[in-house]
Amino acid sequence: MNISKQLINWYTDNKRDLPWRNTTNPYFIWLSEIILQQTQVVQGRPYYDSFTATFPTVFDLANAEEQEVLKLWQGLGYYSRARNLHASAKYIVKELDGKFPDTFDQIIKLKGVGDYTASAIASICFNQVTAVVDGNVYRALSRIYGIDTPINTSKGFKEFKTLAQQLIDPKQPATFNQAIMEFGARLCKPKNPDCNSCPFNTICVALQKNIISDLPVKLKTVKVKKKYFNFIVALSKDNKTILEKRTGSGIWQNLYQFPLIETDKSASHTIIESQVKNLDLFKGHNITLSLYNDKAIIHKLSHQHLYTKFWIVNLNDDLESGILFDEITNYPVPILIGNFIEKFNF
DNA sequence: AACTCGGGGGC
DNA sequence: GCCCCAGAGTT
Repeated sequence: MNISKQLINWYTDNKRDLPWRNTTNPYFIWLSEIILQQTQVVQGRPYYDSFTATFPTVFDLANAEEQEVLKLWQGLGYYSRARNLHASAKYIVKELDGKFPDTFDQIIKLKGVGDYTASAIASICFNQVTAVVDGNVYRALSRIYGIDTPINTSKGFKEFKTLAQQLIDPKQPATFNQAIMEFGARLCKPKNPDCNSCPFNTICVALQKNIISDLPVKLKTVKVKKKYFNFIVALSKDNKTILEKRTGSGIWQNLYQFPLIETDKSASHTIIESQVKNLDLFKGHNITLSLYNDKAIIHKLSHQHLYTKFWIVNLNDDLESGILFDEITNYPVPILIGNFIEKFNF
């Protein structure tokens, strides 16, 4: 039996019952694929449920405000996915009359959709023979075939894409694609793969050579930068605080945060106090500054470690601008801010 | 080709 | 502490 058939057989016996596996509606499949980019099923699943419930059709998503979409995305990370999702929904409604594109070449034109996602949608929804290459595929194929080409190079991508395209069952591309991914996620795991029950344990090159833990090969990890964030939490007599929208490039684009003072090292009370008093926000107000968390919260992102302190600014009067405490949960915020808001309990 | 973009979980 | 996750966009 060939590898494709064996993968599909394994999948038939071992697949999880997941909500997006009970539909071929391209809108739902698209939602699931965007949500699952760089995201494990257990983390993404509740977001899939809330998005399909809140936006049952592409028209509902297109008609929403971006802030509402970001709020629903809050906590999932990689927020450009949510912004691109929303922009593409508008494009589908306005330019395509609400009809989802039905070929790989048209699907990949959507913002936020690359080779992987276009291949997944084209195969699952439209039966196109387009092989997916994701982290699971890299891992499974690199081990079974003993391929040590680095996966995060264009050469590596082409090599694995070509191999996957050769393996895919042209009669059931959707099942094959989901089978190889499920196989990578559940059996051929990064750590402690279940080789004992693997259907390929007699042919797996990596297993025979005892180099399972060396594959797949990935080139150099990026080094992590430290940043020092000081968030200024204003508290006014009329129960208001200040949130600002993050603009420009960088992390958390279009999400909200307390006014931020970034320093090049851990800042003292004196330093922050002098900078806070210079903020236009507090001109003409008497303020009292106090530190909320003496020990910095270390918020770890893939490429940054954020050493974070929250500073409380008590005002002895009202704020003309600012938002009411009761409205604070309407705003999409990074989980770092969200955790503070929850704990502070405005 | 290298860098940027989140947050959670396994070990 | 390091690596990975149903990757894509920008430089």
